[in-house]
This record gives sequence, C-alpha cells and structure tokens, in this order.
Amino acid sequence: MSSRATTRPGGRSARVQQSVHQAVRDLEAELGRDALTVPLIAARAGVTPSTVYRRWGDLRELLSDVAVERLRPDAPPADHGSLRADLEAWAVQFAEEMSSTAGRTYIRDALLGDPEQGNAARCSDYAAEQLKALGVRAAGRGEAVPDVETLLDVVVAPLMYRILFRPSDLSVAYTDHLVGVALGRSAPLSPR
Amino acid sequence: MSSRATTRPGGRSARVQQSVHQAVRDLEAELGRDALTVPLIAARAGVTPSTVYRRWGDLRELLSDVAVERLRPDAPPADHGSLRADLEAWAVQFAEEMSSTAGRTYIRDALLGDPEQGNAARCSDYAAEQLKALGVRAAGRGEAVPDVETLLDVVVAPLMYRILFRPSDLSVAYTDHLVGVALGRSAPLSPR
DNA sequence: CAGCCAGACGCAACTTCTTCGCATTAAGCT
DNA sequence: AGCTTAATGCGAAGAAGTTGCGTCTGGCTG
Repeated sequence: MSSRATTRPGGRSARVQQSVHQAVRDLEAELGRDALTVPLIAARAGVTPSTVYRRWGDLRELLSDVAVERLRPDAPPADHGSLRADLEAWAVQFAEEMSSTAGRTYIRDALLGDPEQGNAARCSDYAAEQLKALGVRAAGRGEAVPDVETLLDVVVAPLMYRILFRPSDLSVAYTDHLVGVALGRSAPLSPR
Repeated sequence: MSSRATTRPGGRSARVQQSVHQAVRDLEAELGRDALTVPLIAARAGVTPSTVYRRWGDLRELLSDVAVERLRPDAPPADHGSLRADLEAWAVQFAEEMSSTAGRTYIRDALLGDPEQGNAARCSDYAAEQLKALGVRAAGRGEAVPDVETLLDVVVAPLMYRILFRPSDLSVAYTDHLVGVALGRSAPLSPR
C-alpha cells in the first residue's frame, strides 16, 4: 500500500517503486509540484496509472512517501566541538531547510499522508535521531545534556510551529534564542 | 479567489459563499471528508461546479477556507479565577479539540491553502488572541503574566507539534506539564 | 428613478483523471 | 522445474476538472 511492507524487496515491486519515486522527483524539478498528476508520473516511470493507484491509493499518499524520503537527513550532524555550537548549527540548518519553499512543501506533503502509516511520525523521528546523536557526542565530552524530549519541545516544536503557521517570524536570532533556552542560559522570555 | 475580498457582502456572491460553505459542512458530516468533491458540493449548494472552481480555484482552497472558519474560537476563554487554572483549562481544551480526528483534519486543510493568503497564520492568530485575553484578565488580577510569544513557544507549539507529528504522545499530563513550564513552576525537563 | 457597467453565475462541451475487471507476467517456494 | 501468490498491464466506463460564452444580478451614475 506504500513504501512500507514491500514484500519482495529485490523484485519487480521494488523496481516499480523506485522508478515511480524517481519520476516524481524528476517531474517535480521540471514542472513544479502543482503540475504533478498520476498519469504523468506513471508515464515517466514506465508503468500504467492503475499501478500507481493500486500501490499508493492516490497522489497525496505517493507525494507523502516521496516527501518523507527527502526529509531524511543524509548525514550525522556536524561536530563543532561543543553541544551549544553543535545545537546552534543544527537548529539553524534545520530551520533554513524546512522553511524554504521546497522544505515547507515537503513537510506539508508528508503531513498529508495517512497518519496511520506514520509518515509524519517519521519526520519527528529523523529530528530526534539527529538530536540524540548530538547528545551522545556531548555526553562523551562530559557535557550535561538535555534529553531529546526537551529539545523537541523547546527547539524543534517552536521552529516547526513558525515554519508552518508563521513563516514570516522566523530568524536566526530566534533560533539561537531557542537553543539558549534549551541549554538553560536564557529565560524563555528573553528578547527575540 | 477566496472568502476574503468579497466585494458585495449583501449580494448574491455572499449567498453563494454561504451556501457552499454550508454544503461542505453538511456533506463532511454525512459522508466524511474524503468523499467530498467539487461537483458534489456544488450540487448540494445549488450552484454549478464551475462557480466553485472560479471562486476558490480548487477543492483544497475551499476546504482550507472552511477549515479555518471552524478553527475560529467561538467564545473567549473561560474564567477559572487564576492564570494557572485558566491556562490549563484552555490548553487542555485546545489539545483535545485539535487532536481529534476532525481537528487534525481541519488543521491540515488549513495548512493546505495558499500560504500567501494567510489561512495558516490565522490559526495562530486565533490562539494568540485567546492567550492575550487570558493574560489581560490575569494582569487585571495583579498576576505576573508571561507574554504571548512565550506562551506560543512553550505551550502551543509543543502541543501542535505533537498533534501533527506525534499524535500518540499527547496527554493531559503532558499539557499540564507545559503549562507548568510556562508559568515557571517546573523545569522544561521535568517528568512527562 | 431609469439605464449602464462590471462582475458573478449557469450552461454545455471538452479534457483529464479515476476506477474496475480480466488477462498476463514475475517472484518466491517446494 | 513446476506451482502458487501477488503485482502489473490493458482497456473501457464513469466521474471529476476545465473552459468559453451568454445571461443575469447588483451597484452606480446621471
């Protein structure tokens, strides 16, 4: 029904999924997201539309699948020598990527998928994994580390809220402020 | 192009918009959100599909408009005698309403509209208004009041993050915890 | 108050998308 | 190698989305 539960990983199903996903990425780059249709994607992928409808149900689910893949971080967070520096760098990059036109589109597409299939949850898991990696590294240095839940509440959630609901009120200064709050070096109500 | 900028408030346009919105609400209750189509809505509203397409562009924009209207609070927040009680009650109700299947759908639909038209920003404004009303009332009692930005960061954003990305990790205990953090009575990393 | 103008609507034809049954093919298993 | 299961291709039928054109409503001017 989706990219999950591919019963035959090495077989034709896998190839079809791969070529369809690739077709989505290609066509999105060429024509823009709003021009995508199932028949168009299917033709580019070399399959029939009915195959896409059977496997993904509708365009939303397909785009949701592809969007989540794009939101997956491709590398562990960079090491800047201290938790504060690592967190700031990660948060700023996160905010920049997610608040771009493309980033917001991916997030919205990911949220559109069936909640039961967990595409949205996967987005959060990606951020949590990155934060956990930062924390483990900092703990190795002997630094005190807030737990991941706290970082999600204090840094990620406010960033995502602004990205989705108040895109004009996002800035590097605000991001740094959130990191400061998370590390206990400034009050939640300090200047923004 | 949308519910905004209705040039002739008392005229036919207004009646059409009203009947279309009502048709969306009725059909959504009867058939479920996924069964909605423009022709169906238009038939129920007594207009032709082309009218809907011309005024709203597509189904997404129409649903976005209707969703935002539903998210508008219908009354000022209840008065429970103290800021803490008011905030807790408001936050719990907010979380309950928004995390319901219908609530999540409304939020997702609202996010789907054209970002330039500010349907998403309006959602945030509604919450900000309610929080501001709470704050003004508490200040009238002589209580110290966190500013609205802080409450959005500490209470609303984490709630919304869980509603959208981690619906299974939302609880009244968590909501109360967030309110405690906002009022400075517990650390961000206390038990959840 | 009568007539004019701009904008919105209805109608209808057309295009595209979506769904469905059935035949075919590929993958996994013994 | 042969068999079973499941996914894909194909094509037709139905539904939805799109567009141009004529009509009508409502507001405005003289």
